Order: sequence, then C-alpha cells, then structure tokens
Amino acid sequence: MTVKESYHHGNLRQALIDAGVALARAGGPEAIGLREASRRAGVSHNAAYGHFADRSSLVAAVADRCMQELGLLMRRRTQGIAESDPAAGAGARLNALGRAYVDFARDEPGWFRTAFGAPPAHTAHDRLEAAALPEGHPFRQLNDALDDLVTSGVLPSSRRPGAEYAAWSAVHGFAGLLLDGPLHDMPPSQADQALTVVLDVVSRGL
Amino acid sequence: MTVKESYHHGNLRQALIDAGVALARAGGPEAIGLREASRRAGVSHNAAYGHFADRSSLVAAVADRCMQELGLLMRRRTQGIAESDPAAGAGARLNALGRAYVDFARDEPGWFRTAFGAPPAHTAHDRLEAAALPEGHPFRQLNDALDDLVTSGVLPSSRRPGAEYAAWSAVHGFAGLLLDGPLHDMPPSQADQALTVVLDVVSRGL
DNA sequence: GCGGACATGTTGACACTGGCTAGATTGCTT
DNA sequence: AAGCAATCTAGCCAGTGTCAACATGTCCGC
Repeated sequence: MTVKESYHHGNLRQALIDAGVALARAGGPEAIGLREASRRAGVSHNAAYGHFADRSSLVAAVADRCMQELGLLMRRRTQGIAESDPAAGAGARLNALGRAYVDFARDEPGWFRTAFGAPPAHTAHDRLEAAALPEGHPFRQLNDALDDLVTSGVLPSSRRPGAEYAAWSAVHGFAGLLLDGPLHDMPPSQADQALTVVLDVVSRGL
Repeated sequence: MTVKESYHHGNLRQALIDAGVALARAGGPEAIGLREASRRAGVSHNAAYGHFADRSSLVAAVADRCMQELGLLMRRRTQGIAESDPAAGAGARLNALGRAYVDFARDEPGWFRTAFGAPPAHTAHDRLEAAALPEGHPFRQLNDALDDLVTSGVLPSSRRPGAEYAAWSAVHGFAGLLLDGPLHDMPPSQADQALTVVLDVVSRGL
C-alpha cells in the first residue's frame, strides 16, 4: 500500500533515478534529461523539479548509482579469489580489480562515462579519505587490496603511499582511451593484450 | 587583401573553428555551439552549415586543434632536454612528456576534455599506427620517447611492445581523475606528489 | 569587357527538443 | 475544513537542424 500508482506516487525520486540510469546506460550522461526521465516515470515533465533542483542534480544521483554498479562488479570479480598463498591471493585480487574496472567500462560505457563524467555528489569533496567512502566504493576496494599487498609482504610499506593513485590512474586511463579516446576501435583481443601489459607494468612498478 | 571583411569573408571555416576553440577552452566540448560560433564569427547561424554538416563535425575539427595544442606543449617541454648521458636524457624526456600531459589537462581543462571527449576525426580509425600519425601528435611523441629508451639501452626491447599503452594510460588516467573524477579538488601540491608517484611507478614498471 | 554560372552568405521562418518558471490543482493528513 | 506537499497545465527561452528565396562576389567563356 505504501507505493501506490495514485496521484502522489510516493517514490517519484527513485523512479526518476531509475529512468535516468536506463538513459545513462544507453547514451551516457548527456542522454539523461529531466523531461525524458519524467516521461518514463509516467509523470509530467515538471514534477521532477520537486525532487531535483535541476538536471545536474539528477545526473549526480544517477552517477552515484553508476559508481555503485562498478563497485558491485569489482566485488563480484574478487570475492571468489582465495589462493593458498596470501601474497599470490592479494596480487590476483588487485589484478582482478583492474580487469573488472576496464570490463565495466567496455560492457557499460554509458554507466562508466556517467560515473566519472561529472564532479561526484557526495564523495571526495575535501580529500577523498578512503575510510570515509561508502562500503564497497571502488576506490575503497582498491585501497583494501593494496593494504593486503602490504600485509602479505609483497609491497614494502614505504611504497604504499600514493600507490592507489598509480594503480587507479592506469586502469582509468586505459578505460578512457578505449572508450572515448584514440584507442576507440581497438579490437577486443588486442585490447586484452594491451591491458595485460598495463597491469603488468603496474604490479612490477608498485 | 586576401582575407577581406567583405561579404564572403573567405575563410569562414577557420573562423568558426577559432571561435569553437575559444568556446571549448572556456567550457569544454558541450560549450561548442554552431549558433554561438557563428555569432562570434560575425555571421548568420545558417552560414555554418555550408562548412560543417552538423555540430559534431565542428566539434571534431575543434578537437583536432586541441590535440595539436597538447602536442605543442609536449614538444616545448621536451625540446630543451639533452643530458650528457643519453639514457638519462631519454628517461627525463619521457618524464617531461608525462608532466606536460597532466599540466595541459590542469591548465586547459576545456581543451583537454574536448581533445578526448569525442571519437577523433582523422586519427586512429583502423589501428593507431604511430607512423601514420601527423608529425607532433602526442601519441607519436610518446612512441618516439619510448624508442629512445630502447636505443639508449634503458628499456629492453622485449618490454617495448605495449609500453606505449601503459605509459599513456597512466598519465591519461591521472589527468582524467583530476579533472572530472574523484580527485577533482585535490590541492595542486598534493597532485604534484601523486603524479610523481605515478610517473615513478611507470618508469620502474616498464 | 560582358554575361551568365556558381559558391558563399543572408534573412526569415519552422518543427522539434530540452531546461526552467509560475500559478493553479489535487489529494492526503490533521 | 485547513494546510501542505506533490503534481499538473501552460508558457518562456535557447539550441539544433532544415527549408526557401534572395543578395553578392568570383570566375570563365565568349
């Protein structure tokens, strides 16, 4: 009874975000429109303004959901990994995170672009403290993986500071070049090879 | 006399691109509009369609110029470097290229976003053959620097294949995270430190 | 030199879309 | 019955893309 299809339909905000997520999936952040989202929510184009100050607020909310989606994929790809050797496990997990990141960008380019297309809403306005990020946030998973590398003795702790930026930059950059950049139409098999090199360089360099 | 302020002003196409470049500088690719560019070129909004099929064609032309601009900065930053030791020189040059790349993104975010915001016009549609790129193209400069690393004996040639993707991804990703991503408001001094780590990881890992 | 192609740009209008605002209206709650 | 929040109807403004008719400059053949 809570969610009625009545005049006040009770959770328009969520419905708008859902519609926005679908739009973003198909066409990236530019495809998110208040009018179109309202249309899909079965509501007049103006009702949206009761829940979002303007278009960019909706986009920000959708971007958050896209970031969560990325975090979910990364979680799914790493939770099965548990080698006998803890060091090998930590390394494999970092690797899997990187591949998940790039796969997400390739499989859901619209979401990926949306997640990183606009200054994020609630994350990272002062500093990007890993501990302050919501559970499951991609950046937090990365930091955890790097910490595991340190505790398992693979990564000397003197090298730990800043390592998150190096690892993140590498996969983020590769994804970006693949999606919107000059690597746009690199065939998948070749892209896999190139990604392997990228990940190798990072693990060797950390 | 060639370029008159007359009725046919002779190089409207260039004028439109120039206006587009200015718009992109201030507001990124979304800020490039046919109407506004025409207005700035002192021309009716309809004349533009004689030179560009649609908005995205103009954006593509502007993006090319932005890419050239990046190439120019990279050139400027490396041409002074000539250490006594050729190996040290090659390393320093690669490093300078990376810093130039990120500095460009920070100093000219609109141009940077434009350069990489849309599938490029003339470059890289089949494969991105380094040799086929125009003189001074950023990717070509990167490849040359890596080749120098090989000839000067720093980089074993077995590691050369794919190295360009690793190096490019790292700086491109860092720039992206800094501009549009979660590192959006990292203070410059901290960003410099982080970039140093990124570049170190790459040189060590190559 | 003259006269007509032809390219280039102009004026003005139109359909469509999207963002945003104002003022009424509906229906739940108290 | 009153108040309030959510939604609606209507409208303004700006941008893209398109069309048609017209003006102006250049160039080529005669």
